[in-house]
Amino acid sequence: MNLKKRTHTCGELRLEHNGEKVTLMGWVDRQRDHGGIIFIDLRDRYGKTQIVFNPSAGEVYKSGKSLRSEFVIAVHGFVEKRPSDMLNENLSTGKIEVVAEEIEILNSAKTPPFELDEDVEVSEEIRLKYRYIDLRRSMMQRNLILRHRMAQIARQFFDTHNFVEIETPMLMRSTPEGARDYLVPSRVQNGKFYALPQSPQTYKQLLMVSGFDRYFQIVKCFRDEDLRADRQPEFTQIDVEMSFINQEDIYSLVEGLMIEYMQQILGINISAPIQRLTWFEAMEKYGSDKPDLRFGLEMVELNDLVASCDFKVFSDCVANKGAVKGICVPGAASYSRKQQDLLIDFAKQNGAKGLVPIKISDDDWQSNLNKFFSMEVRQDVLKRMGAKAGDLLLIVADERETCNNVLGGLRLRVAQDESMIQENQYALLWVTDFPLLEYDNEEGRYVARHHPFTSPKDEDLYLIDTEPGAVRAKAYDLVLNGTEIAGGSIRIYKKELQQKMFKLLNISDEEANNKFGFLMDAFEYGAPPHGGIAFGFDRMAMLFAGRKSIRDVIAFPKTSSAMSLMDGAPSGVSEKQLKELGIKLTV
RNA sequence: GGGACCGUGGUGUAGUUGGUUAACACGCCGGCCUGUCAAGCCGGAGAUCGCGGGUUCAAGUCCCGUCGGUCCCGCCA
Repeated sequence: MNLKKRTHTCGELRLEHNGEKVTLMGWVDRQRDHGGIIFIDLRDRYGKTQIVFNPSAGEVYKSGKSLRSEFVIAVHGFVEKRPSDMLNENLSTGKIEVVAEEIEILNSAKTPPFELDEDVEVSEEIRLKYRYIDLRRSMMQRNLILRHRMAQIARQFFDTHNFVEIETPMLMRSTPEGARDYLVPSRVQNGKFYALPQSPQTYKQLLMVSGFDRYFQIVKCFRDEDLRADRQPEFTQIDVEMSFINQEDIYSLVEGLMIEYMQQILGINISAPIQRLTWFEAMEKYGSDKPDLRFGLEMVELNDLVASCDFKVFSDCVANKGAVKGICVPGAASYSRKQQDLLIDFAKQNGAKGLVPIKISDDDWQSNLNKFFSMEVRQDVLKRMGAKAGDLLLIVADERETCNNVLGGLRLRVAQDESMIQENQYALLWVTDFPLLEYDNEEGRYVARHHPFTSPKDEDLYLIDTEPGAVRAKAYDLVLNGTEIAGGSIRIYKKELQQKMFKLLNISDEEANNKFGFLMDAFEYGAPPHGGIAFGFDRMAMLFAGRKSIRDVIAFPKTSSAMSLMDGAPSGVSEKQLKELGIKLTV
């Protein structure tokens, strides 16, 4: 039989098509053989349509009987209104069915290694090995289509705002600083290597020098670092750069895009401006540079109240310039000894010397520590922490940084334990004024917290020689539900400052010249002030899709040991290939 | 580099203090069945328990190593 042309998709037919002759093509999703009548759910990416095979239909009935899961077939037949008590409300095509008159089996299929049912759980290992089958499942189809829509929304948004999408090289030079590069050996230049871009950072700055004052790109980036649920060796950014702007211009542009996303993807109306916290505030209040604001549990400092109390752990800590801070967990005074011990262990594992839990009864602490604190102090603490009867205070006294980190971790943990995070709740915020530098103990030098092209804040410039660690940067992150989804900065655009920055990072003139000479040169030919931001596209898609791993929004991801279980990458290569590249293996 | 959890028919799991035929659900195959839509009923096949070693009279179970998966710390400008 001649293959007829597909006339409709499996998600398309409605009552209005009643009586029409149609040809559908797709995969056999399920077969219900009643001995007499046979039903087939035919599936494609648009939906499912029920196909009916009547025993009276002769040849086609026999064919229908021989169908198995995942066979690819073409069905020719007519659309028929279903009997009124046989409708399927769960199916968009559930008011009709297609009565088969002819079918062609386009391809048979082995029984798939796992069921495609949404509610049948399959290990990720098996899913990844047979990813092409896994991608047939509705969850993955939904996620990839969502991702596609997000890409289209971004393209339209940036195009509307006069941005130009420009592709930058995938083969670039390896640069110091930042993540480990993926290297690509050169055959033509034996012994030399390209690097895959960690981000198109330098290229987009050069495009600013070229006068493309609004650039964006949806682009793959590569970082050879260890993986996480939200980190893959290759991932996608929406990369953005603008000239003649300041932070505020970036904020309002990004807020415009986020409003589009929230509306079009989630159906939620948000309004600008998005809440802001400085990095310092975020660390002090939430113990994180990417705080999850879907719940409270804010950290409260108690230094002044406990400075002169009799509890040495607290008073000594204050005397030694540490921090005594706590969070108040509503209703958690009912925690058992064991539950409290688990929290104490958690705090210790995160580097704290200890954790003091204090239960609150009607009007006072319910703690054997009461004797160390005056009634007045106990009442002041209650008041400051907003504690009431039945609450549990978790107090940490330690070096300020440790204290913040530990309480920040506890905050997240308690929120999970207590189910304080509602699904379908979205909390966006800007974290601004990051420190410019960070001291790296291993390397014994300052390293750029964002990247070496980030501009210091003007008002902190005077500190750059005397107290570089205190200099704040014109750098900002966008945080959604405790996940960093974008980060950027206003860049340095003057050669002198850039040189100074390299010097601070202990990068010699020679190395700076060698590795970044092209950028420094460019700055001498009329570089405009500029800045930008890059979105973690996979992470955003993950959050919007309600998933816990970016693997669920990536068609062909790697495992946590950076392998592709489907095609077996990475793999060995032939001697011939190595020889051409001038490479000798030592492993 | 470090830590935690996991690996048992095709898939997901159970398997007690080590003990004789490794259980269940789904799927698969066959039979019955003309209105199901996660169809139903009956029957059947299918597992050297990731791999290697050790302890033991005896190992899916305990120990060591290894491979693979997941999560976390370090790392990720």
